[in-house]
Amino acid sequence: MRPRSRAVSDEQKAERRSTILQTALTAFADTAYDELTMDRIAADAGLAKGTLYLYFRSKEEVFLALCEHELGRWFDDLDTALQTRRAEMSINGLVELFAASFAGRPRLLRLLAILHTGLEHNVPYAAALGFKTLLKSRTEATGALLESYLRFLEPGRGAALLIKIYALIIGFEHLSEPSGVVREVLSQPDMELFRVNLQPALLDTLKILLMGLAYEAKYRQA
Amino acid sequence: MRPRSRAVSDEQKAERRSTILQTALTAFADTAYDELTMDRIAADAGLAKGTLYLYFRSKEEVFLALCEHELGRWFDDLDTALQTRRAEMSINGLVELFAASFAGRPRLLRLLAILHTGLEHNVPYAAALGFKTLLKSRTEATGALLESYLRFLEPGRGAALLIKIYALIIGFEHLSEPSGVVREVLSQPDMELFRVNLQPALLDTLKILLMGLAYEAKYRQA
Amino acid sequence: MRPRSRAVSDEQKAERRSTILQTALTAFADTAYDELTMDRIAADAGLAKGTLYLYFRSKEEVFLALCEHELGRWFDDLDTALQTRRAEMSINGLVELFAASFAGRPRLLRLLAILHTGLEHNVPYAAALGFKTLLKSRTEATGALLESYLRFLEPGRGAALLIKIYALIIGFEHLSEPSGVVREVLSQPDMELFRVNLQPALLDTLKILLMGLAYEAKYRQA
Amino acid sequence: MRPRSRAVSDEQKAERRSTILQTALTAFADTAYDELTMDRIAADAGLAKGTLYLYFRSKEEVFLALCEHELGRWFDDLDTALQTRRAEMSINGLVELFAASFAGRPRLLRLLAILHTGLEHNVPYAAALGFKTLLKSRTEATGALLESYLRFLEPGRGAALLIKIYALIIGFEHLSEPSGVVREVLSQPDMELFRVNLQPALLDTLKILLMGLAYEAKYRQA
DNA sequence: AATGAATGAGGATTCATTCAT
DNA sequence: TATGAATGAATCCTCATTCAT
Repeated sequence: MRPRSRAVSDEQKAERRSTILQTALTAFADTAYDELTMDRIAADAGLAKGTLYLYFRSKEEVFLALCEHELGRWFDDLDTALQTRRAEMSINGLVELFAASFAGRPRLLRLLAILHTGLEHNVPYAAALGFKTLLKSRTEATGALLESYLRFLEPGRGAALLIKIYALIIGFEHLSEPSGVVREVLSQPDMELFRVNLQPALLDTLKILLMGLAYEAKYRQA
Repeated sequence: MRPRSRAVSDEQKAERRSTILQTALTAFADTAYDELTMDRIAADAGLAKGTLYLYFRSKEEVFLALCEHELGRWFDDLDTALQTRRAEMSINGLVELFAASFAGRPRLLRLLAILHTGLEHNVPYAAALGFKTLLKSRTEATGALLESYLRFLEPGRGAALLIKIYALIIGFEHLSEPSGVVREVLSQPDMELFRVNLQPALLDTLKILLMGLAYEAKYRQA
Repeated sequence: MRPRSRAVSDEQKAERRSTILQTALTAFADTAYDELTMDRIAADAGLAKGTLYLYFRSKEEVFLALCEHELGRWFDDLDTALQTRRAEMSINGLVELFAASFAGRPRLLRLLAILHTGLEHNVPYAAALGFKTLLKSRTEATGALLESYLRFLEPGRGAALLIKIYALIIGFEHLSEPSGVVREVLSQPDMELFRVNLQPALLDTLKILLMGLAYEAKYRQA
Repeated sequence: MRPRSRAVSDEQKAERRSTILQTALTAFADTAYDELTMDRIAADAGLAKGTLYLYFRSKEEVFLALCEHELGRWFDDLDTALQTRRAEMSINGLVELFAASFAGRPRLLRLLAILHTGLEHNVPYAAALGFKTLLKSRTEATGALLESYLRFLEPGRGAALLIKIYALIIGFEHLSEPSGVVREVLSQPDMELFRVNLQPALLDTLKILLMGLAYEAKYRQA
């Protein structure tokens, strides 16, 4: 292969990095993380495998960066949607807002589900620190926004709520993506109990959680 | 290696199977699933590798059986504890009851966290069906028990509650077990937000969930 | 499994041995030698695996005995057919006679094709000696018969002719049983050259061989 | 292991591929196909095992390529020898020509003997197709050459003759390479019948075959 | 004699990562 | 910077055979 034009300026380099991430995201749509090879990503991106390692130090770092990026977009959407609101929100309103933020982001939800078992291994300290630092600041910022719209949410509990939502995403994502034989088993009529539909399950539980928080607040006051 | 005494009777065979599971469980305590080899389990159990395959058809089947077994014991405890109660339970009472049931079962929680990504692959249909069938019947039975102690839980919602709890277990298990560098990162003072302690996090969220359900029931009546 | 009735008398033992061979032969009809396990044979025969080893010392010995048996029946047929003839035979007559002897014996031909690579390994000296001794006496006897019907076959050349026929069987058997992808490749229209039909190919070549021998004899006389 | 110098140009890569094949051929001289491991070939070639898989997709593909290569050289020799001739050839002349072509190629003959049972498995369709296509074109070309030198060979029968020769090679190769105990058995004085010497047996039968074809042609004319 | 539980050797293959060019 | 050839660790599973019961 003829070497691709060189990315010299920082801007060009950022663009190339971005290309790699976009390629990985696209490939991830139809291939599980474990089945997705660096070879495939390089080929899809029209780059040599070695080039990937100029921009990322490991496969995990690629997907961690991808996760970071997609999380960033998710927070952007969420923050924008929240800031559009004028006054206090109802629980239902918030749930709908979350519903909208999840829609069209199946790959983000899948990335979160493997984040702790797959992506946070084999990355340098700096990368992990960067990721967590960013995640923290955005979680806190959005958490604070939530607090301002939900009266029952005491100061500092917005971020904690988001952590709970992470857990729910991971959990329901696992439950909703059975693989191989299990899919077959679950297709039996009497296995309806285990047929989990990600979005409804997630949103239903989120709503209950919010109601619980509201109740708790009221209860505490009394 | 000198052949171990033969398991001839059904009882002896059940015992040997049990030995293998116990060995796997013990080894799993200090080694991640991926790092745990069939070689290791065989050696620990004082058996030849081939013998393992006489009792289980694959590594996954070993751990699926283990999961099944541990889940069974968990349900046993839970059912016993519930049946001991006379009358209606408070939310706090139930949370404590769950707390007691989780205590001393860190490996079950870890097994559940990898159940869907690791264990349900490479297993024959029959094994998967058996597992799910058992899990279903116990989930429904314990779900029904829950319904009888929690006034706000409508008929049929007990099992659904347990599904939510599975999701919470999986999610918080992932959040609470950072690995390698991430552990280091999270040990920084300002990373407190992400330092998740499994039991408290799980129980706290469970309590909120239960309150939400209670609130929802009251709300619906009104 | 309840132990099968014991074979005590020599006759009973011979019968059991025969059962095993018949079972192996039947199983061999639809399964390649390598894919055929001792487990399968034992199960099909309604015996325990260990019992097989009371009658044969190895898998190879089972199939060597099977080959011996089937060869015996083939020689029986051949000899009978030859002895029925009164006078000298034509080449075509002999070819037809061979054709009849091969018909209904696809498994014998397949056994011969793996005899040297598979069956003659891992057998005790005595078994190999017995097999070869029997094969020799029958080859020589039938060879002699052939000599008496084919004028052009000089004394001692009948057995040599049979050896050539063994070689042809092995060779064409290999050519006629492509496996997997190759079968696909050969199904292409332009690959007709390699589509070998065992019986016709074998008999055609045999006829030419006999003509060559006849020609050689005539030529030598002149 | 220190990485071997890199094969960058196509020429260098072809050379490395060639090195691997040569190494395999050399190792094959003293080790049976089944006993020959990829580990051994890699070590002998001074390469990492993974490197082998850069050039061939499986062990079978290595040996199929080897077979293709050796067959190519054999056809080259045969064609050259044939084209050197001016006029019609005698049967004896042709047999000698074949004798010369086989001499020094014991490994090709052994490869042919395992081609159908061993090498044509586990190979991608394209590889099998390529092999068969090449073999077909060379078989037809050399077949046509044979037709031009052997008056009695009707058009189109040259390739068919070569197919018969393949069968003979496979068959006699098997007969001539007894293994283990059988070799011992055959070393007994009275087992002379089964002591097959590859070259003489092959050439003798080939000669008879050619005479048969000649006879058949003459017979048909009359 | 019959059983069947236990043994354990044995090898191809993938793919993230490196580094010479 | 870009390339892509080279590396090599790492592990599951089968199945003929044995031998205690």
